[in-house]
Amino acid sequence: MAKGFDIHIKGHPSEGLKVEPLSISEALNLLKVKNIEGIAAARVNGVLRDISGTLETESELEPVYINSDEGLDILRHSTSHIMAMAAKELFPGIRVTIGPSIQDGFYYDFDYERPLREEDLPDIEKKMKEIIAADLPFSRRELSSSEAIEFFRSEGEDYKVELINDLGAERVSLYTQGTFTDLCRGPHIPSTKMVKAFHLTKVAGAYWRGDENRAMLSRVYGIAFADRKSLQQHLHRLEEARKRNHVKLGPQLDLFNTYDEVGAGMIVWHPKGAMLRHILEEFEIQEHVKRGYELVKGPTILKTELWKKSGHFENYRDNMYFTTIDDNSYGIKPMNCLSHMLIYGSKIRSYRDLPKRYFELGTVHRHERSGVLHGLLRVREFTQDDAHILCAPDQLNGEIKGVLDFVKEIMDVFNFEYELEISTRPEKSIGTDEDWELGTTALIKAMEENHLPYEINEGDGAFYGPKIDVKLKDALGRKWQCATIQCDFTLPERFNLVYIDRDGQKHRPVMIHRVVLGAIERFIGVLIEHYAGAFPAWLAPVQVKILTVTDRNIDFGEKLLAEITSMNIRTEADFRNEKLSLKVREAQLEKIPYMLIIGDKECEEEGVTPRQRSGQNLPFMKPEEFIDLISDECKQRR
RNA sequence: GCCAGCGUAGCUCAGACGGCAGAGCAACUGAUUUGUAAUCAGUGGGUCGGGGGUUCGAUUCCCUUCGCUGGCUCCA
Repeated sequence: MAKGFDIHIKGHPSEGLKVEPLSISEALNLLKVKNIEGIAAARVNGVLRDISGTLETESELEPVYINSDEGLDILRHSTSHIMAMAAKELFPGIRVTIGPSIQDGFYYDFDYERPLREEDLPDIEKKMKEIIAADLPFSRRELSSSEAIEFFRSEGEDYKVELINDLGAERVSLYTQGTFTDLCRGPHIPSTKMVKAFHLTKVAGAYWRGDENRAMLSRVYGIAFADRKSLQQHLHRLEEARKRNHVKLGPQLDLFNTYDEVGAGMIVWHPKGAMLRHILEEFEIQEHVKRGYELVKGPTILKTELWKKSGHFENYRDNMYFTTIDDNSYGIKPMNCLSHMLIYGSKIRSYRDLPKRYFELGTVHRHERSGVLHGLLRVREFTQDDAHILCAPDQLNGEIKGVLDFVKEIMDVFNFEYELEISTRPEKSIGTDEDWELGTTALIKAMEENHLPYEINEGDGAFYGPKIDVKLKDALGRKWQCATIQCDFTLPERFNLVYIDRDGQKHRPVMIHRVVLGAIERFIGVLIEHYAGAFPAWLAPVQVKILTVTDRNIDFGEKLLAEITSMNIRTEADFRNEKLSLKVREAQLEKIPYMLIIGDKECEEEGVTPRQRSGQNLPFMKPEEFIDLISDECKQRR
C-alpha cells in the first residue's frame, strides 16, 4: 500500500515529517503551522492547492494566508462564487458566465431575463451573508469535459458549456459549495465562513466575452478583504480619492466647466484653467525647441481627398467629422500629421536635413462614442503636443531613444510614475508585414537599450504602425494613455516623401508620431488629481494673493500688487472689508501657494509676511526677497 | 453605441398621495475696520435638464430627448 513520504514547510526542511497520504490541512496541523484558521490555500511543491486536497508524495508546503496578495485573490474569487450562488437562489432562471477576482474585489457576469439593478444588490448581499453563515465547504472534483458539459447542459448553463468547449481540455475541475457548482480552476478557501468582509459596489453592463455583437450581461462588482478593518480602510481610501476627482475639483477651482448647451465631450476653459494650459504649453514649446523641434501649425479642416490619400478616410472615418464647403467635402482633423507631411514634401530634402522634427500644439476633434466620455480624460475636442519626426532608417533607433528620454525628463518634472506598453499590429491596419516587424523591433530595441520595463499589448497598435504607450494613473488608479511613440512607414510612402542620400538617390524617410503629455486636456485631468488641485507655484494659475487686514493697508497693498505683478508673478488681491480669517479661508480653499498678509506692521516696515499653503508663515521679509524666493521656486519647478 | 444610476437656486443637498417648491453656503444691500480656515442683519434668486403624453391639475406617473457618473466596447 501507500508508503511513507516526507513533507516539510518551505524554508524548514529539518522540521519535516514522514507521513502516509493525508489532507493538506492535516499536514499543516502536523507540521505545527501557526494560525491555521487564517490559511486560504497552500502552495504544494510550488502549485497552489485547496487545503482540503490530499498529499500522496513528498511535498514542500507553503501556507497561503488570507491576508497575503495570493490569499486575498483566492478569497475574492471564492466570494464571487458565493455571489453567484446567491443570485441563482434569488433569481430563478439566471445563468452564470464568468466571475474572476480583480483588484480589491471581484465580479460575476450574469444573464437574466432583465438587467440587474442597483436595488437588487442589498438582496444579494443578504443572501450571501446567509451562505457565509452556513459555513459551507468548497469541494473540488475533476471529471471529463464531456461529463462536465452534460452536467452544465442539464443545469441550463449554456455559457459554461461554451467555455468548456473552448477550453478543449481533456478533464476540467468543478467546485461546489452548497447548491452551487461552477466550472473553476481553483483553488478556493476551505469554507464560505472565511469571508469576513465584503460589499457589493455596483452593477454594470458587460458584453459576453467583451464582444459588442454578443449578449449584454449584468456584471455585479464587489470588494472583499480579509477583515472588516481592511474593508473600512479601503472605503476610506476611495473617499479620499473622490476628493481629488478632477471632475469636481476643476469647476470648484474655476479651471473649466462643461455646459449641456455646448455638447458632450467639449471643455470650456475658464480664466484660471486657460492660464494653467498656457503655462503647460509654454513649457512644452521651450522643451521642444531645446531639443531641436521646429514649430509648425496646420489648419483644422482639410479636404476629404487628402484624408483618403493618407488612409484616414479608410481606417478612421467613423471617428471623424465631415463638412462641405463650396461643394467640396472637408474632414475636421482627428490627427495633425497631414499638414506635417505636406511641409516635409514642400521641397527637396537632403540626408543632411534629417531628422526633421515638426512640433504642433494641434487641436483635434474625434467622434468618441457617447458612453466613453469622461471629464477631461476622454473628450471629443483636445489639443495634442504632437510631433512628427522624419528620419533616415538608421536614425530611427536614436530618435526613439531620444523621445523616451524626453518623456522621462518631463514626467520627472511632475513626479509622475508611469507604465510602458508596446502595442503590436491590430486587425484593421495598413502597411506591409515587414514594415510592422521592423517598427515593432525598433521600439523593443530602444526600450531594452534604455533599460525600461514594458508590457506587450498584442493587436493594440494604431492602424498605421506599432507604438509605445505611456500610462499614468488617476486618483482611482485607472490607467490613462498620455505619451505615445508610434512608428509609421506608410504615410511617408503615401505622400511620396523622399530625401536625397549620399548616393544621390531618392530614399524613403521613416516617421515617428509622438506626443509627450498626450492631450493637454487629459494631462491636466490627471495633473489635478495628482496634486489634488494644489499645484506647485510654477503651475499655479494664481501664485500669490495679497490680503489686507484693514482698509488702512490698501495703499501699500496696491503698491505691492503692482510691484509683484510687474515681475510676472501671477497675483490677486483681496482688499475687501472682511475679517482676515475669512480671506485666509477663501484663499486656502482656492489652494493658492502664497498669501501675503498686509497689516499695519507690514505697511510701516514696507515688507511682507508670507503664509504658505501648508499654513506655515515665513519670517517677515522685504518684497524683493519674496519675489526672489518665489521666482527661484518656479525656476526649479518645485 | 450598449447596461445601470443620476439631473430640484451659482454650489451642497432636502422635499412631496399628483394640489402655491425648501435649507445652508454663495450673490446683492446695509452695518462692522477686523492679524492667519466662516462678523451680523436684511433682500433678491427656480420654466424642479428640454419636449411630448396621461390628468381638472405633473417637478412628482408614462414616453422621448439632452447631459453627467460607473462599467462594457473603443482610444490621447
